[in-house]
Amino acid sequence: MIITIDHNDPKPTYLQIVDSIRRAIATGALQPGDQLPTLREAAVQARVNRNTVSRAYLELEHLGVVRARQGAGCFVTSDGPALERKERLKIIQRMADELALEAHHYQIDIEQAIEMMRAGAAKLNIPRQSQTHHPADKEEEHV
Amino acid sequence: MIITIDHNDPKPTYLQIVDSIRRAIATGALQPGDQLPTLREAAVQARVNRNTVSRAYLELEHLGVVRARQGAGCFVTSDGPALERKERLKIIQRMADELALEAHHYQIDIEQAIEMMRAGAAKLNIPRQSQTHHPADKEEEHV
DNA sequence: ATCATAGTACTAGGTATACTATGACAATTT
DNA sequence: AAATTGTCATAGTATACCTAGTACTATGAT
Repeated sequence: MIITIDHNDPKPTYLQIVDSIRRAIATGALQPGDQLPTLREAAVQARVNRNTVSRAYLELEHLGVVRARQGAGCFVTSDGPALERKERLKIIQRMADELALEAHHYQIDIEQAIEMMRAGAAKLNIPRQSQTHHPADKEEEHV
Repeated sequence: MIITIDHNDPKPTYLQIVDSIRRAIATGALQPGDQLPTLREAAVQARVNRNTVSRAYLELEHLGVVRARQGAGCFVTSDGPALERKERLKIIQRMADELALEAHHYQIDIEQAIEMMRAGAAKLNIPRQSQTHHPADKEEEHV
């Protein structure tokens, strides 16, 4: 169950799928070379349209974290992001600024916000507790 | 020139206006009791439609940082946010998680991202001298 | 009381995004 | 060859954003 959708979250469905996959990669649940769920599989599992998953995978491909091969499937790539470090830093700085502003506005101490960020990072760094491979995947037949 | 719009920024115009005002308040350029630019003034100055400014001011009112009085104008309120601390923490945690994930993905060290956040906070607290006293707060002596 | 100024309310139209729903197609695997 | 994969195209619905304009109501100074 890699992909989870929260219909209350205002964030677009396809971006939630993107985040799901990226989290799975960050935590090691998905490793370089692994195949993602197929479009149709994922669509059924997440109860969304094929195209929505397709949109998400396309986004992931643009991010450079997966590679889709027609007829074969969609696979996690090994190499990192393609952007210049300077560009990446700019993106992070922007997010950091916004977080600082928001924290200030909500009267949350900056150090506390930093602690929360450390916690957020810690959630990602439980790399691959085990390679639990479930053979019981074939619960659906095609319609 | 309190309000600045970046037409290249994908963020909605009205939210950019909201951020502009909130930054002005955070830095002290706008103080409690101060009047905001009128709808028509701001619309001309920012070269947007009145309704867009109105939308922004409405948002700010919902946030509780300004109070609009018909016929008189829109004024900065003194009191802080209306949300429960627990709710505010949840929002910040969500943003912190996302920032952590993004930093991880872009291979930016978490400590460096934290430094950027401190920098973001510093930008808010620099350009002002005291005179601002909030009622009922305690831990507010960060230099 | 009047009048200019402030915000408010409403309708309408254009553009863009998000998502669903199909159907057809192309490349790969078996 | 057949099945499975991603890809593409089109159409339709819904929603958000922004502009434009018109009319209204409350405020405060004269």
